[in-house]
Amino acid sequence: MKLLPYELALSVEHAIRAAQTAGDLPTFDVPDVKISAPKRPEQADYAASIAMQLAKPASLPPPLIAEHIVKHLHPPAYIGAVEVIGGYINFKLADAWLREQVEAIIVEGTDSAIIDVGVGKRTQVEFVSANPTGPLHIGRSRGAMVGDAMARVLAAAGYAVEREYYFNNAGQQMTNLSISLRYRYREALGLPPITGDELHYKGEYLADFGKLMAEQHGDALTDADLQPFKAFAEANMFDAIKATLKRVDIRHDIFFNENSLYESGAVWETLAQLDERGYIYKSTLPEVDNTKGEKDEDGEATWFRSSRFGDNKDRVVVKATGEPTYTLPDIAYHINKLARGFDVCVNVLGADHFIEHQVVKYGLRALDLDASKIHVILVQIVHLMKDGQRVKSSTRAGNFETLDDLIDQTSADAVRYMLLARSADSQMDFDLDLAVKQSNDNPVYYIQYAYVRCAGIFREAAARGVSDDGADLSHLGDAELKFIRRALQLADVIEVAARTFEPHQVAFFALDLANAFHPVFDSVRVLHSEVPPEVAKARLRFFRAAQIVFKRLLDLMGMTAPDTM
RNA sequence: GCCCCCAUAGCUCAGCGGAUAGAGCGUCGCCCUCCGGAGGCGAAGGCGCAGAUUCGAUUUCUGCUGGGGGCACCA
Repeated sequence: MKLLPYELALSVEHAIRAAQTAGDLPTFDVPDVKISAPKRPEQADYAASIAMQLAKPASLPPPLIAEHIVKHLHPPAYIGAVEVIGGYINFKLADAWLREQVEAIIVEGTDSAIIDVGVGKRTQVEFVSANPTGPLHIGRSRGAMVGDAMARVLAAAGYAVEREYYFNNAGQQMTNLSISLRYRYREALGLPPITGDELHYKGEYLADFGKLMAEQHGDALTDADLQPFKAFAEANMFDAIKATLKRVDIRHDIFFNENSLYESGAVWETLAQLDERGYIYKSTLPEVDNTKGEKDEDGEATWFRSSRFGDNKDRVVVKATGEPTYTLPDIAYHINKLARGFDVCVNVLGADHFIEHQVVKYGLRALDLDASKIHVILVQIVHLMKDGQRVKSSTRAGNFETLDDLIDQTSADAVRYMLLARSADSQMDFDLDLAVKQSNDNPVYYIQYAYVRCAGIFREAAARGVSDDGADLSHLGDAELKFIRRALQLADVIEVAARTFEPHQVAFFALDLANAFHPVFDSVRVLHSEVPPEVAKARLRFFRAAQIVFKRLLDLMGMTAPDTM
């Protein structure tokens, strides 16, 4: 598909310069021309409001400027009509060209990238990145859907995309998880907990793991060794997370373990480099601290002078115990990402990680690395509502709704759409009861239904021996062409979604297009007795193109395209 | 106190400086002689407040009000 507005903008800019050369317009710096798509297609398919912007520099009334521009305009071949209305220059797509696009959509199919703005560029999308301490809950799920859709959008824009999952399996949280599992294991055997063991993680899943271990190992693991419990918890938790992700068709290319940054020495190398540039010092308290938080003196820690980059306090990178905080390996990780040569690294994070990501960027800047290549999609928090109350979702307390539960109660497609169809930076209340109740009213079914209806026609057409081979598309009418106009905006939507890192744009476009489709389907009959065979052929061809567009949209959102509902 | 996000229809949300601000759900009318009823047609209903920039502001900026989140030697 082509990015029509860009070509149009260039031709308008060209026309303005030509008008200046010809003396029709005075000389001034030509600004970038913006092409918009008016909401009312009867007005125009595309419009330029540049004449109004130029009223001042040109010292002429906008309609006159518009006329002068049009006089020198050589629009691209797909433009059928150019019209000046008020200060607007309106463009209509040519019907003949639109008919060709029906065939073009079918030829392109659903396999290739839709546009080519990212061809030759590599991107990485890091998302989910949950440590294996529990099942995925709803809060994480939003980032999972956004990240996955972002990856799909970038791929559709022509980028080579790698999906990465960053995790650690070290540290206190995994120890606590292992202890909790040992607790559950002994519980399953009817044994009292080892002195000092507590149930840090209270979720039911660990009780299941404990029972499983009791079945597999009997009482062979009753000595104090924690290692088998850690290994079991990690392996099974990761399997569970991957299985959950698979249900919504999410996969990652690379699972990056924080631990590898220790093994390679990257963590301490990072510290040394920061130190070399004078960004590191040892102290019991930060040198710069503009916050009002409580101050602890836990002995001499190692600090990063993040305040030099505008942070309101310096940050600890190595604790007094000698153990690095999360920040240091995180900086090392991003150095690693940049070293892998991606043109863009997209990082899908929960809003509560905002500060952390800022500090990482300060770290990269301290080392003169290009932090601008890292783009963060900050996904705002999801508040879970149950019985009209906000539920604090906590992995430790075990009182959370898992993504699996949600899928069980609704469907993978419905969950996908619910979490995807809003911009990442708006907070959302997720009313579980309402979600379950309304899952049948989920717009996703309205979108899928457009695809299903096309499939229905082809089934029926095949049964009646009607095919779309050799269709003469001149039989297509205004209703079909109107839909094609709208469908072709998919290219623009992908471009915007990729450029602004906003995959939700696709979700809304899909709904809009379904809205445009159903009335057409209602009025454009194919296999009706009064429809002449050659018209039926052409219309069938049209619906084939429409079906492909819906398939692409559903693919972009990671949703299924069923043949029946 | 500082930082971030948000404020648009009864509800949930779109709206990359432009023409008459859209959709879903809900409400109220109407429509199954058909490939399709998880459908179609129609109605009611809205930009928190005050400034600034601009030919033009729901959109950019500032202040205010209101809501949410974050300010660990946790990850």
